[in-house]
Amino acid sequence: MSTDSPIPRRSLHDELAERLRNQIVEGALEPGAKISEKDLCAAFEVSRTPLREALKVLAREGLVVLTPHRGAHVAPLTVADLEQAFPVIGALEALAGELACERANDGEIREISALHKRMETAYKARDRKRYFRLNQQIHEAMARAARNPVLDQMREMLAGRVARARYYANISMPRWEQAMMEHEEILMALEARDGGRLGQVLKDHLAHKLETLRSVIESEGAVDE
Amino acid sequence: MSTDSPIPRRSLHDELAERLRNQIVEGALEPGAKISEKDLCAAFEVSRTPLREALKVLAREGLVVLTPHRGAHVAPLTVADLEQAFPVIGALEALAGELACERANDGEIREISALHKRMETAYKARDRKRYFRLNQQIHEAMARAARNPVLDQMREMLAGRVARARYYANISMPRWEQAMMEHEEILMALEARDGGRLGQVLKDHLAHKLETLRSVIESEGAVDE
DNA sequence: GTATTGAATTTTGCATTCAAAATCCAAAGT
DNA sequence: ACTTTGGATTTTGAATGCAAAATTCAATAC
Repeated sequence: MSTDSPIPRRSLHDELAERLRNQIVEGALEPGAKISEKDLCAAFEVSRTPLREALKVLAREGLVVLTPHRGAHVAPLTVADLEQAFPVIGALEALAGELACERANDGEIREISALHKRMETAYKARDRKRYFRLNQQIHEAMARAARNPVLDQMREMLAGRVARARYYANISMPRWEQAMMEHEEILMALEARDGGRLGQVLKDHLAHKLETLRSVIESEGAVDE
Repeated sequence: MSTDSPIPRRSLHDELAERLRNQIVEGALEPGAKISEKDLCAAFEVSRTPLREALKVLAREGLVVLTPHRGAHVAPLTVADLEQAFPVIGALEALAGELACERANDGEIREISALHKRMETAYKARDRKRYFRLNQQIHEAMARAARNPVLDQMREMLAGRVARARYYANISMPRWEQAMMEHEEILMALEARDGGRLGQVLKDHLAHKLETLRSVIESEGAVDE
């Protein structure tokens, strides 16, 4: 019997968690904002049960803070959070890079190279939004090439927590140029399948990303605390 | 006003999640086992609502698998899971070690050194249980000394997923001896505050742990798949 | 004897209900 | 005017209720 792809069935809480996650990561729900169960239930036209289930898992992901008897808030994004998360993301990305060097097939490397070229174009056009998207896609493609779903899962979780910060940080030109140069290095190390080097470059790249954010935040004070 | 320690108030789902997590990690609930909502509700004397909330967060942690309309099962622990998780844990522990070298105060290092000595005693007495406990405590103390709660959280999550495997793996003497030697190295690197070296040793240590598990599993077939 | 059907039973997903806690707000006191 | 107080209102946490889906199992067909 041809067992076609399993009919996709999702529970409400799962769907809700995904949508809320997106809204939080994309900044539609601001850090610190109160999450009203009543309002959200009305907005999504669901009852409180599945919504609350979704909130529990988002809390576990660190995107939401639950305070007993006082409801849910979008997790504030403090400088301390960023300082803690970035080194961890760096370590995970470095591992992803190392594994990708071992495991990526040539097609995947070509794909990443293509993304890189498109990102360079976006950089030259000063198209921040497009640059950002492609940047993210490159890191994702590399993580995929590492063929380690557990690694992926951890990376995504932290990346989501931190991605919200980018809306505050309009990267400065010199920083941007540096980031672009680092990406050149990343691509070269990957193409040479030099895992050790790629890992180190990625770690540094993430450390620099943190510095970029930190300087923007400190001058603009756009983040809590 | 003396605002004494905040009165601890916990929601049921939180308490339930913790207890279930312990039961799963400690193997009281076996990998793959069906989780009957009815039975658990009866056992904990709670209604289904908080229990289901707890199951959702455990699912996000990877300890439980939820299948729509078919209930919850303790997540099976496959060799593939271990192979994926261990390198990630290795990367996280390596980072923890590096940070600990920078940030640990002398007291913390002495504490770890003391744990190490006790572990050595347990090793010489061939007390596997005690050895394992102290081993875990050492890794935890080091993670604490790294002063990075985000890192901690990730580490704990993965460690929990994988800790269940130890009940299957009765480490062989030569492997055990090697592990003990590696721990000597770990302690030396930490005392010398040589972050780079400690990171590398920890990474290797975790890789060897995986090999140990893999060989046991392959000979005994104690894990699914 | 084995496989198949389908009705009874159980289990699951979600909505609703209810009690307890927190918040709001207007009246009283300083 | 500003703070305090206490009751009305809202919100939260958890139990219960209900419909839909899955499982079980005995009766039937092969």
